Amino acid sequence: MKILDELQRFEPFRKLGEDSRTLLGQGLVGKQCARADMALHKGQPVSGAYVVLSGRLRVFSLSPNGTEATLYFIDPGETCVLALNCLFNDLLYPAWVQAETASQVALIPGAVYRKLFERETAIQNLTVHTLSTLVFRLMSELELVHTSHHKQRLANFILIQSASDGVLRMTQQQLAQHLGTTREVVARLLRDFVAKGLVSTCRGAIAIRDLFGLRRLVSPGE
Amino acid sequence: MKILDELQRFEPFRKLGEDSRTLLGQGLVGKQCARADMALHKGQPVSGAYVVLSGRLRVFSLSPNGTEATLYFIDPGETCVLALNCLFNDLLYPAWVQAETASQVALIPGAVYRKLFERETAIQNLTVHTLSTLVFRLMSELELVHTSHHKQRLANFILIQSASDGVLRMTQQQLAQHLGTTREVVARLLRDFVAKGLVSTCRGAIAIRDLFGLRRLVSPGE
DNA sequence: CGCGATCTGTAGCAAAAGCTACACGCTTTC
DNA sequence: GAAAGCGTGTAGCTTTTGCTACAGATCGCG
Repeated sequence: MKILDELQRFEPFRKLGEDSRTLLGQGLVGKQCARADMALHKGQPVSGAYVVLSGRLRVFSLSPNGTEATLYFIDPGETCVLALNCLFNDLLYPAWVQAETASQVALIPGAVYRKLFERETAIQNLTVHTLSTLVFRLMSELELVHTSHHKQRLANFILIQSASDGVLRMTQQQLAQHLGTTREVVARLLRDFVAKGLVSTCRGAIAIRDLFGLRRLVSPGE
Repeated sequence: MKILDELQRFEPFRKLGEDSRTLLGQGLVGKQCARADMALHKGQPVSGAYVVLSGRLRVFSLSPNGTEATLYFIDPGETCVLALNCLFNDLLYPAWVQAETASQVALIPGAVYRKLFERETAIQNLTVHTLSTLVFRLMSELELVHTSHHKQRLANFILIQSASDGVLRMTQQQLAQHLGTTREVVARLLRDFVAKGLVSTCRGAIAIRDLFGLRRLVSPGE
């Protein structure tokens, strides 16, 4: 029951009808993921819809030689749409999912979710909205990947992912994984950035020194 | 009215209720695209849902230096989901769309589509299914892009896009555009393929000579 | 304090990809 | 049948990226 309460902190699950709520309450399963736990493996059949309650999941692909690359993140209140996708089309999960930080996840069994989708406008909207958002993120990522060099992608990543104090707390190894490249490349690029006074680096973190300089790197035209 | 008939060749639009049909009939607009016509520009506000009746649309991104890269194709009976996406979230269109061959497209105005979505289960399913499919395609593409070299991507593209007779009728320039690279790179790779007896080339076309050899290139493990 | 583990900084070499330039052949067009 | 346009084949050079290797810095822990 506690998990149902957690889930109802989020908008779409508050508007459900009484019987839908009961249905949801019966099937719902909670799942705790420690940092770096693998939540879903590639090729695994998907058993339901995943809603992140707290923490953060990372969806990534893995190439034969071992390089990872982040496709996108799932933050609290968001649903793992890839799972949704597989759910509606009976596909195997096409990527890997790992907990970035310790996370709590609610698992709605496939059959239950499908029923909810048929009945509840809120769930239909949630589904469409989640899918749309993912499409948009994937498009942007795909565009970034082939219109820009690692230099630009790195600058962009630092700008987008850094905390509000302008500091990105992440090791170079992790950075490399997100960008789908190697630590050496990241170190090389960061050396340039430091030389130009754009950022400063220390163990486990990167601090932005020249915000606008970085932005110019990302979009040279403006 | 003729366009409505065309549209109803496709499953989801046959199951509509009487009033939905009327609503659809009133707003529907037909659009002819000649080969190489630009159907949608990047940044353009989206005025409705696009359903391809005949021909083929190509969705691609364009980088500052002029290189194109195909994101995915839209074949007859399919809907341009990106447009859907923008429609539901009030976004500007994030890519370019061009007619690969002469195409006929039905344009369902945004307001009409939203109403249909609220009422008709068939349209809800269509929407979710279309979005799901796109997500899947984008994921695959994204995975391909950063797990494989141009050599593998080219081999893959030839395998997937060639006609049933094993011939891909496309210039090297076009190939390069789809892969997001330059003609010279494509020519260089094809030279290797020809040397290994995998394909043969002639003006405007590439013929597969060794199907399994090509497949081994794409997925070396199997 | 010492030790192992982790993270960063650098260097050098090899492979991949991009860019420029040009020769040649086939089509279309005037 | 000459000229222009398009498509292919090739070469050489530069930049970017990937891989291997190693040195030094920092951290946590017993």
